[in-house]
Amino acid sequence: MRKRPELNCETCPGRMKSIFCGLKGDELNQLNSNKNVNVYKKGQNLFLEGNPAYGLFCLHSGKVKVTKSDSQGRETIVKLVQKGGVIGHRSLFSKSPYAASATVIEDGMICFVSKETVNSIIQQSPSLALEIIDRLSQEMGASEEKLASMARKNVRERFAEMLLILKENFGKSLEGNETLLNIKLTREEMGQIVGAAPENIIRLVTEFKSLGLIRVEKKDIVLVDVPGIEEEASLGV
Amino acid sequence: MRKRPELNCETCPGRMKSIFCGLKGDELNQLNSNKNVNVYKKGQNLFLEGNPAYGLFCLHSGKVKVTKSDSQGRETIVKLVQKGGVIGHRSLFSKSPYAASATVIEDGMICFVSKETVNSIIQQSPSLALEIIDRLSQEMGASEEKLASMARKNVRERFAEMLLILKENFGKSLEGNETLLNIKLTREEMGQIVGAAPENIIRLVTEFKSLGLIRVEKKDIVLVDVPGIEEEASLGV
DNA sequence: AGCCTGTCCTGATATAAATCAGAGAATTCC
DNA sequence: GGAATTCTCTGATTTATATCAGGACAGGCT
Repeated sequence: MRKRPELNCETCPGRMKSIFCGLKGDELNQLNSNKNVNVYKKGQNLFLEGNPAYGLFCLHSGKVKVTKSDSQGRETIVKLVQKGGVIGHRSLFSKSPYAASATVIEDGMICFVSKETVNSIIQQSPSLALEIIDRLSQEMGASEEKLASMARKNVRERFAEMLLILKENFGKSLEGNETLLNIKLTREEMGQIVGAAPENIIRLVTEFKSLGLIRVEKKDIVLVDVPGIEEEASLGV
Repeated sequence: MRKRPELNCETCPGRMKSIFCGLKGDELNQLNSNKNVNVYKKGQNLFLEGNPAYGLFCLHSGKVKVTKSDSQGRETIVKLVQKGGVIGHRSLFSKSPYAASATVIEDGMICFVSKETVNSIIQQSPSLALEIIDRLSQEMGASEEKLASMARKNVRERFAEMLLILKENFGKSLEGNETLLNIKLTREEMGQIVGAAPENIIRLVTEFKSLGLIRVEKKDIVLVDVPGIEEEASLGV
């Protein structure tokens, strides 16, 4: 039998970037002693669309995609989450069932915190409430931004924009102004992010390569000419 | 000179549906005495994209569209707000400049509440913070829902979906299971909601009419066959 | 009244993107 | 280590949607 993994919120590498960054003392202890750690493998689900929300998930490590699928089975990736990220808070706070599914795309340790624990900590820590409002507002802004892009940009522009957003969240600087996108996605998944068929994404990858905008190493994408990509995304002037 | 309009939050028809629904006593008085009422005419702006956020706007009456426009001048309507709705809270809470513009599309009285007043009330009323979290979470859910629709549905489905969302928010039941959409939008504005060219919307309106799904009376759209529209939107099974 | 201006509508054409079909790589699995 | 599966890529074709161009109608204004 596998040993139960041990993690301490106090030393969690992601916590300072999460909604729990402001916690200390008692509240932090309460979080720490009530969380539940689990090891997840690629392909496993944290929850499925329609499930009731009993709590939220905090990523200590690994990566997770959050997807919605419609009646025809068409899937869309709504967001990607990595260490320090929290999943399921939206449904928890709006007291509604999960409106999307969460699937692990890279192995990692993920903590579960029950609704009761979260509520109890919020009661004691008004600063947490404000922190949550702040985060939700930012997420809301990002979501509206994406919505607008979807509405008026074409696939090519959206693809370029996706590269830049992935850079913000998963970018790792290399030498020579290059940036490695530290997340492995299939062409199909990229298509589910920008709303396009995988064949289309493949052609765009090929084209961006030949334009010298990106490089592909094995499964990884490296951004070579960021200003050029920004131009493709029709940002700035 | 026009007489300054007077409004009382306590009797405001929209308040009970707004984020301020839980306020009473002192907090409500504070809101009431610190708000600023203004009459707005169609076409006026509450604020523009990029402006710093000094407070939030509450609609006593009238309707407002919130739009984003990109570097090429392409506009997108991010949301529509009516009485009881609040605008600008997102930017306020995330301490960032407005990411969109707000324009009046139907005359009304709109109150402005300064950042200081909002923060002061939140301090005294933890329930307001929780209410805000709840609302933001719901808005977030709606936004992700729209995002997913944009990503995988075609214009026809999105148009049908828009009709249903307008029904939720602006629908007025008529006799015989018909629903009047109590909001006047040009075909171009509808296009900016679903992400399509106005010509396309015109054709869809014509087609939906001839399919007996909707009726058009002057500038108003009346939903005749809601289940049929739901089918067009590819909802349910 | 008549003239604008803005909105609505129609048809023709161009183009972006989806879809279909199949062949080679690369992984995963046993 | 080979089989099976999943992923990547390419080309041909179809379809949805944008774009272009022009006309009809309505409401506001002088």
